Parts: sequence; C-alpha cells; structure tokens
Amino acid sequence: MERYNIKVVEKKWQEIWSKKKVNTANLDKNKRKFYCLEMFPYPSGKIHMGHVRNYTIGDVLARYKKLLGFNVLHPMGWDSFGLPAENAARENNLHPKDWTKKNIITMKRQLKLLGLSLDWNREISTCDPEYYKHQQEFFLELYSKKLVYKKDTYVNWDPAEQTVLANEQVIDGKGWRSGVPVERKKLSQWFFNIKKFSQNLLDGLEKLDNWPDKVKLMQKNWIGKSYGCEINFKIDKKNKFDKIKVFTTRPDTIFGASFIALSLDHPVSKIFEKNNDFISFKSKCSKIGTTEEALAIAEKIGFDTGLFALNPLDKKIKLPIYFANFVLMDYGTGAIFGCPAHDQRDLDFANKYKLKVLPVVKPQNINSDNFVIKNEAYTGEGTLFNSHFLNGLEVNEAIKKIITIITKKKLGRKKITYRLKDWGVSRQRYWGCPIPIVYNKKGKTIPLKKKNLPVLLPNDVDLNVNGNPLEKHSKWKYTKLSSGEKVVRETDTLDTFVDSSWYFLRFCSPKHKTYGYDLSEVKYWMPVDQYIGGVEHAILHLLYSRFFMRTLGFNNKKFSYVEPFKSLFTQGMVCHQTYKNEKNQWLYPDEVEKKSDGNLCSKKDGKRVIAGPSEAMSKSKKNTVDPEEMINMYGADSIRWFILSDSPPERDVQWSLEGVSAAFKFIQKLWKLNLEILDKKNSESKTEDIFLKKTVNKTIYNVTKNLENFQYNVVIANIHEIYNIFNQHLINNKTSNETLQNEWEKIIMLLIPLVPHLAYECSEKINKKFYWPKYNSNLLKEENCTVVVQVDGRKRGILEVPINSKEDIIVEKSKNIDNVLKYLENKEIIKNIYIKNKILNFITKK
RNA sequence: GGGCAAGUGGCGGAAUUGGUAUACGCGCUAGUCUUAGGAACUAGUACCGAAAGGUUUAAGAGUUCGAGUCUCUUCUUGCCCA
Repeated sequence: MERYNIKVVEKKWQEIWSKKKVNTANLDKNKRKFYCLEMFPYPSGKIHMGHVRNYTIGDVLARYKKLLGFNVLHPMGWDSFGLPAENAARENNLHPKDWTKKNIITMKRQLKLLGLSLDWNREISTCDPEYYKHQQEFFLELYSKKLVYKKDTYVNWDPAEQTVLANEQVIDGKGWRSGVPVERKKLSQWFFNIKKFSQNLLDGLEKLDNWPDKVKLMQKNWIGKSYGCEINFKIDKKNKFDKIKVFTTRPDTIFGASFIALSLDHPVSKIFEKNNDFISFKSKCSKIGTTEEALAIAEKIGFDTGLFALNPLDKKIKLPIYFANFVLMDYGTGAIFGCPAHDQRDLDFANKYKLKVLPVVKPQNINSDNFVIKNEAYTGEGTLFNSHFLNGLEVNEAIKKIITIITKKKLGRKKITYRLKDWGVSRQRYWGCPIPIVYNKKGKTIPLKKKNLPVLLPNDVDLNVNGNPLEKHSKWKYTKLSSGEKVVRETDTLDTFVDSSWYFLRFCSPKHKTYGYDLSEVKYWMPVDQYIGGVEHAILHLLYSRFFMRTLGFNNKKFSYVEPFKSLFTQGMVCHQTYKNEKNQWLYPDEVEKKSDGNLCSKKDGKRVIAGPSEAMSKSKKNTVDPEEMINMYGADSIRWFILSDSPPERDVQWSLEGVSAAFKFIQKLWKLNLEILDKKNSESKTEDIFLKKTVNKTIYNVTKNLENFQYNVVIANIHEIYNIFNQHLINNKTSNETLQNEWEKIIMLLIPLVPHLAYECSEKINKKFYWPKYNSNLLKEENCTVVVQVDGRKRGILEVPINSKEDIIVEKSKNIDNVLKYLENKEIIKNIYIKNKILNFITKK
C-alpha cells in the first residue's frame, strides 16, 4: 500500500496554498468578519515550541472560522525592536538591522513549515520605518493632546556601563552584565499619561466577558483603586512649610499615629538641601533599587528632621517627622502618617527608632488589656479602642465616620487613588523607535512636524560605546530645523511595548501610506475577535494596548473603538523533562539515551544521566526541543496534532517524543483508512448504515462544540473515537460503501483545522470543496437510552429502554433485574425517584 | 501575609454542568504476523479480591434520593500581589 509521504505532501500543499493565495483576507465586506490574532513574536533567532503551540491554537480557530464562511483576517508580523538585537550585534559584530532581518527570514520559513493559514501579504515589522513613522505621528498627537510629558524620575543606573537598566536587568541589586551595584539616579524621562485613564480602564474590564477572569483580576489589582483620605497635619514650629498633606487608606488608625514619614522627594526636602547628613542619607537610599519589591525587602531607614507635626484631631499629640526610604512620591501625596500597631512597615520603622506603638484596633474576643503589639502588626478586622469618639466601632464604620469628621472640620477630604503609575516610555537605547522631538539652545522642547517624519535611526552606529549609542552619535544628534535653527535630537527611543500597543490596528491596513491606519478598514475589522497569547502579557502589553486605543479615541470623534480585544485566550506553556549529569550540568534531551536496562545515559560519554522534573522549556535548563527538527522527523501535522492532543490549551503541556511519535502513527492510520475506504467495492446497503450516520452526526456536534470552547484536546479524542468506529465498520464490512464514503468525507472536513495537509490530501481524491459539516439535531435524538437503576443511591443495574419511557414501565422492568431484586429483598420501598431517560432510584426503609 | 486557580489510574487527561466516574491517548502486559522495526494487528489494563462482590475523584465533614461537580474545614502545588 502507498505510504503517506509527509515531506512531499506537506510541501505540495504549502506551495498550493501560497500560489492560490488561499490565506489572503478576502475583501468582500458583505461577509461576516473574524479577526484572529496571536501575539506576534520577537525575532530572536528560531521559533520555539511556545510559538508552535500559540500559533497552532490560533490556526485551528482561523481555519475553522474560514470553513464556516467567515471573512478571516489572520495576520503575522514581528515585534522587531528591542535590546537583544543590540546585544547580539555586539557579540557577533552584526548590525541589529541585519541580525533582525536574518532572524525574520528564518522564523518566517519555519512558520510556513507549520502550514499556518497566515496572510503573509499583511506582514509588518515594527523596526521598519514604514511602521514606526506612524508611531512617531501618534506620539506627536499624544503630545498635542497632552497625554505625553517629560519628568524627572528615578531609574536603575549602572555606573560601570553608564546606562539605564530595566528592572529585570537588575539581579540582586547588581547590573546583569557589569556586576556592579546599581544606583538610583534621577533622569528626565518621557511618560504616557495612562494614569488619567485609570478609572476608564477599570470600568472597561467589566465589559470584557470573554477574557479570563484571572487576567481581569490581575489588571484590576494592577490599577489598584483604593479609597482613602487626605489629611492635613500642621507643622509645630513656624517654617517655610506650615502643613503636610498625608494620604492614607486607614484614616481610622489616626489615633495610633506616632510619626510622619516623607518621601525623599517631598517638597519639605528643600529645607535640607544643604544638610550634609541628609545628603549622605539620600545617597545611602539611592543604593537601593527602584522596584517596589526591592523597597519592600530593604531595611526601613529614616532621617529625623527634628520637626514635629500635630495630630489634627488631638493637638496634644506631637509626631516626629522623618524622611523614610519606603515612602514613594508617586503614590498618594508622598507623605504618610505611621501607625506602627497596624502596618508592618511602620512597625519595623518604629521599632528601629524607638517610637511609640499604640494599638487602636483589636480583634474580636480579645481583651484590650491583653492586646500587645511586638514585632507583628495587626492588620485585620476588629473594633476601635484608644480612639476617643471612634471607640467601639468596626474598622469600616470608623473609616466612614472619621472621613466625615475630617471633611466637616476642613482638615482633609475623601480621596480615591490608583496604584497604576504613568507609563515611562524612554529607553536610552539604539534599537527602538526614535522620539520625534528636538530641543533648541534654550532647552525648549520642539515637536517635529509630520512632514519631517520619519526620524530615521542612523545606520552607522557604534554599539561598543558605554551608554546610549544615539547620545554618542553627534552627526545624528545635532541637526537643524528647516528654519535653520540648530537643535539637538531627543536621543531616547520608545519602549518596545509602544510598538506592540497598536500593531493589531496596522494589520487592518498594513500598507496604508498616509496614516497608521485606514479608518474604514479599522471599522470593518476591529475589534480583534480572538486574541491568543501567553499569560505573561496579562498586565503590561494588554493594558498598554487598551490604553493606546483610548488615546487614539481621545478628542477624536471618528475613532470610537475602545477595547481592542473582544476575546482573549491565554495558552499554557510547553514543558519538558530536565536532564542532568553527575556533575550537575544540564543536558539537552537529544544528548540523552535510554539504555536497555531502562536507565538513562549520555550519548556522548555513556555516563549516567539523572532525569529531573518537567519544567517550562528554557535554554538555561537545556530542556528545549527544536521545532524544525521535529517537523523534519514527523511532519507539521504530527506536531500540530500532538501539541493539541495532550492537554487543554490553557494548561501546560508536557512535550514527549512518545507523544509526537503516537501522533505520527495516528496520522499514518488516518491516511491508510482513507485509502481503504475509497477502495471499498461493496455497495449493498446494510442495517448499520443508520448507526454510522448517527454516530458521525454526533461527532460533528461534539467536535463543533468542543472547538467553540477551546477544548481541542477533547476534539482530538472525538476524532480518535470516530476513527475506531470507521475502522471497525470497514473491517467487519458493516456498512454500505456509499454511506461509508459519504460519512468519511465529513470527517475529513473536521480534520482540516487540525491537520490541514493530511485533510487536503485526503479530500483531493473525494471532493474539491471544503466546508464545515452541519449536524442534524433530529439525528442527535436517540430512540433508546440507558436508565441506571439504583437502590438507595447505589448503582445495581442498567436498562436499555425506548426514550421517554413511563415510570411504571421502568419500575416493572427494574424489578426483573436479579441484582436489583437482591438488594430489594426484605426491604420496604418508601419511594422511587425517576428522572426520565436517566435514572431510577429505589429508596428503602432503613 | 493577602488574592486567585488547581488536586481524578503508572502518566496526560475526559465526564452532556448534580444523575453509569476513569472517555480518548501514552505507557505497560499477553498474543498474532512479518522484509526483525523506534513497525502493524488482536486482547487486557483504576484499586482490592480466585470469584461473587466491594472500594475509589488530596483528607475530613455537610447539603441531597443521588456529589468529581454545591457548602465548610484542613493539607499540598502553581500563579499574581505585597
């Protein structure tokens, strides 16, 4: 028998699809559209199994929707700006542009090998000036809408490399490359005003019904809305400043306050500008990183100002004022009152500086005399005490009451704050989108004109300098306006998250020359109907994209789209077993071999190998598998089949060679069965025909339902089951060949989204038409059903009966079942519970 | 520390949403065949038991005629936030 030749067949169909442009999005706008998008990759070199999984899941959906008759937009592009290109360029002495281009060529070829139904005519790349020039225009629009601004802020500064580091490049407080302790340094940086949209972004989440709750919750926490109170504290002595505005979410604990803590950047710090002790304190604090986590772990230290503030509700209480490293200027007002008994940071601080710890909230059932706070703050619910007019109230009641009183006495006001900070988009890097801003001699910020765009990155750049290569590129940096005025370019480039915040709009009209998008195309295609990607982007990328849509719609009546992604699906990771040798070094799976005794050894030296737990594939643990190698060995369809079959798409999947090999075998079986069915020469009709028709109908129903619910692993099981049925019918000659062949054709159609090459090859000999089979609801109805017979809730027998049988018939039949009788013997039946077509339960007297 | 998931055979997992638990696949066992292979086919495979039968969805309780599914408590693992 003819063997299924994967390589020949897959290549053949990929060429046909490409030649016939079957994946080009159809522009018949009368048809219903479906925009299927997977997160575009960073062109790092080669595709990895994570990409294979992500894009296979998307491809199944795109092909399914196409068969249903939708106008499908399924594009692909490259998130091609970013730091790795610069690092690789230094290591390999290759320009970032060339390195990126090379990787794109490789990865595009690899994606094509997978047989993905991508519309390559819409390919975009964010490092292409044709892409980023529109982004520069958006930047200018944001600038004119006052949604982007520049401010001084702290960054992680690597003093050895003279460069800014991202948080993830700081490891144990040291630069990832230099190993030198990172400092906090103030730099002027560009910010997008995302904070302005905090409430809007929060409200928008409620309408995203088809987003995972987990992701919505993460965004909600990230935005971090909190209800609190601003309270003004008067400073005791007359001073340049007479009061301090403090923000708190726990105004109920005000009578437990024992100090005031200010951020180092609080305006009051101006008084101490020339104080040497303060300057050295500041420099000590600057050694601590900028992340919230770093600040949380760091020792709480303070600088005593010698000043005192008065508790506004009891002027007899004087509170010492400190500068403290754990108070942030970006949050609230940059000043807090410390209530050590009910906040861990405040308690750590108070214990260090021997400040008073007065509890004012006690848990229920504990006597106030026995309630002492030592090293652990009490943050739970409880009743107020030691608090004058708040005594006896619950925390929530006390918060309400104190806010009312503070407002009435004009000591402060109720205030809502958000944890969400403005988005810092400046990067002191070469390989990113240049910011279209220049500065004149006087330091004035001048946005460039649209006609002067794009601001191109210079090609002749020296990447081996410390710091930002653009900063050191004087030919590029110093330029002239058309008026002849000498200006200096902004040398910061944009965070790559900006690039990916609107690429889904660009796909709607990727070649539109005059603007970032063509509104009529956007109107048709947006929003993305299904977005698919890793959960690691749950917060930043997805939140920034939602923000970007809002900025485009801001003061723009024509652009009324708010949410970019109607549905979101987050797929799990691809895991693989890890291997180590006796020297504790990691080994790649293909360096390991199984000996005849079942033990593992190294192929290289035959020494013992220890198998570790299965973990997410990563280069550092060497538990990766090269997709292209797998495709060469087993074919794209086998890879697709396996990666879909073993786990639900939202969960992690374990990659195994046994698994792919099983997929490969099954594909061969399907092919063989297809040939045998087509060769069958018997045309007599058989009694089993109706059974096969019904079963296939049920399979169509199940596969359709499971596809809609992203239960692709169950779809695979459905196909296995129907394969087994067909195989038996064929072997036992149960069905007429007409029925067998007609029904089989439907199964081939069901296979198209899963294993397109095989399905097309099989269908070639039957039918040139492709469609999604419809199920017949009437055929789903069974004539017979099984009713389970229970005695006291335990299964004692089953009955095959006509559907909708009456209770008395079932009861009578049940009493003829020996095993049921056995359990009814000498017992009195109190009642029967009968659920039609499902169950009969005899309840006996105990 | 807080929040959210999840826990089902040797393994990945299914269960029409409260109604036959363990579908489907992997692995394993036995057999058949052969161009001796990392092949194909057939049968078996949750656990205990020779069998009849009994037990079983992390552990324990509850609601119910009936719980993998609902409620509570505990344990374990993962993710997010601090």
